[in-house]
Parts: sequence; structure tokens; C-alpha cells
Amino acid sequence: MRTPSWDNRGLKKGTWTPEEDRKLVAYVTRYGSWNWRQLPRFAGLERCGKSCRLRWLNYLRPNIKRGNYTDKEEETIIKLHEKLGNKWSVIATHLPGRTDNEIKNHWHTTLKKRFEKKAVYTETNEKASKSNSSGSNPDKDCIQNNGFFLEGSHSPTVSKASDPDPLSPELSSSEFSSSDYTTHQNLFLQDAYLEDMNQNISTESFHISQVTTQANGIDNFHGSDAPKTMECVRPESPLSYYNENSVVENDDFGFLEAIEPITEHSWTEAFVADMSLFPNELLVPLVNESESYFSCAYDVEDLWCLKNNSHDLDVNLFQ
DNA sequence: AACAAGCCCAACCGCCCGGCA
DNA sequence: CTGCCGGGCGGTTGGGCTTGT
Repeated sequence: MRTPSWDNRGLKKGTWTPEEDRKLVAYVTRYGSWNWRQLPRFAGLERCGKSCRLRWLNYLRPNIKRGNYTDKEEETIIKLHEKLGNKWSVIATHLPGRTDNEIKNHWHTTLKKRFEKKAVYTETNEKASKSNSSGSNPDKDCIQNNGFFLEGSHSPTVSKASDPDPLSPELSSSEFSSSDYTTHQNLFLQDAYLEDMNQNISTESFHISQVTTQANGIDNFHGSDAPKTMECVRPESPLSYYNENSVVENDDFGFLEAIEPITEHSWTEAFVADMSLFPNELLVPLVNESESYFSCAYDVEDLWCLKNNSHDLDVNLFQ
């Protein structure tokens, strides 16, 4: 990807290295994202806060689903885009595990082109049918949905305007008008809020079980040793090493089976303790990397083991 | 096999908004 | 009320990868 470079502030730009990922994951899972601008300094990263935030949200955070889009997901994107336009973040809340950036990319690279292609087809087909009123649609693999065709879809569930909109029980897409936009958007935002709550539960209130962590070393996910059966979660994602069977399509909480809930050693408590009791300078990474908590001297398995004993670690680190 | 063109996506950029002093 | 700051969002791009010739 992008060639690493440095801006005039001495901050690194470009592709993230596994080591940087490891530092970011270690810091955010332990302390949370309390301040993205300050975070890279304390996490030992020569990156701007924005870059860290983006990397975490789009790539490193748990429960990110990667790989091919299902027909249902594409259908959802198309329908929501019809209603909301380029509100990628809102659309993303209806696709668990997908990020706004990924959806946006998928739209621009695949769905948009398909839309334009089919729109042209629709236009020419309509002209043809006008000239021949008894004409029928010859393309049986394409299902028309408010002017859009879902290529290769074998599910006719969304094809009829009279069908209830699966995404908005109160209002079908055919009934939706621009004047309803604000009200309808509020409904979406309410859903978005609830889903955000779910996301927060998955990303901040649980941590990866030690057992699965030890079974799947983090470095494997940057190489070719990623489990081949894990399709719903990005194999090379450092935080995707919860049980490969734990993520079930259309099951937002399937992965939780492999994650143990935090009781008394939550990151929030660790954060409160660490940040309130220790001066900031003590949280700055050590100059000598071999002594740093986030250094490569620690295997990631050790890292997660250490995290599980964070209180002991805190004592050891800051004494 | 070598090259070109197009595709894909991670990452960056700049703007906007909300919270706060 | 105003200005600052941090976070969030949508648009854009760089460059690796894939496919076609």
C-alpha cells in the first residue's frame, strides 16, 4: 500500500506495520480511546491521532467482518443508499461488522458501477417496452428494485414495491418521500444509537479470552498462517483471533462466546486507576524499547496474558 | 514472460459539528 | 456569544494486485 513517509511534524504516514498495529491494539484495549490526539504519544506511535483512530475503527477493532459481501448485505446497502444518500456511517450501523469506509469503497468500486450499468439497461429497456407494450423483461437473473437490479440474486423478497421494507417496518421504500427524510432519518439514527451501544459492548466491555489468544498467535495474522476457515473476520486482523467459529453471519453476538466478560479488571478501571494515579510522563513509552511494555521483546501472547493481570502489571511497571 | 490497464482498498485530507470554557 | 478543540464524516488518492493482451 502507501509508501511510508513523514510529514513536517515528524509524524509517520502510510501503511501501518504489524508492530504499530500491535502497539495500537495493546494501548486501546487497555486504556480505551480516551483522546485520539494524545493517544499516539502514550502508545509509542509516531502517528497522528486521526490516523490511529482510522486504523482502529476500520481495521483493528474487534468484530470487523471482511471478505465478500452477501446478496443481503448488498441489498441493504442499495436500499439504504437510496434513502439516505452517502450517509455511510448510518448505513454501516445496519451492517454489523462492516465499516463505513469499507461500505463506501464497495459502493464506489462495485455497486455504483452495477447501478449505472443497470440504470442504462433499465432506460433502454423502458424505451423498448414503450415501443412494444407487450414486451417482457428478458433478464431473469436481474430483479428490479425501484429501478435497480440485483444481479445474480435469487431472492425475490425485495423486488416488489408492495412488500414491506425489511429495514423500516413503518415505511416502505416506495412510500418514502423526501419530505419524510428528517423523520425517517431520526428512526435510523435511533437504530444507529442502539447498534452503537451493541458495538460499544463488543469493543470496549469485553476482552479476548486468553485461551483463544494463546491458540492463535497475533503474528500469524499478518502472514500466511491465518486460519483458512475464518471467512467472516479478516484473517490478518490482530483482533480477529477469537475462536474462528465464534462469528456467525447475521449473529451480532456470536463472537461473544469466545470472549469473557470483564468483571473487575476492565480497561475502564485500569484506565481510571492508571490515568488518575500516575503522572502522564510515566505513561510515555520508555526510551529503551527492550524495557517497554509495548516493545517487540514481548510476544503478543505474553501481552494478552499481561493484560489479564493488568493490576499486577501496573504495579510492576510503575514502581 | 512482459507489459499495460483497470480494479480495489487502506489511508489521507479537509470540512463540519458538538462540547466546553 | 465566540473561539478552540477533538471527533466524525465523506471525498479522494496512492499503490499493490489482478486481469487482459
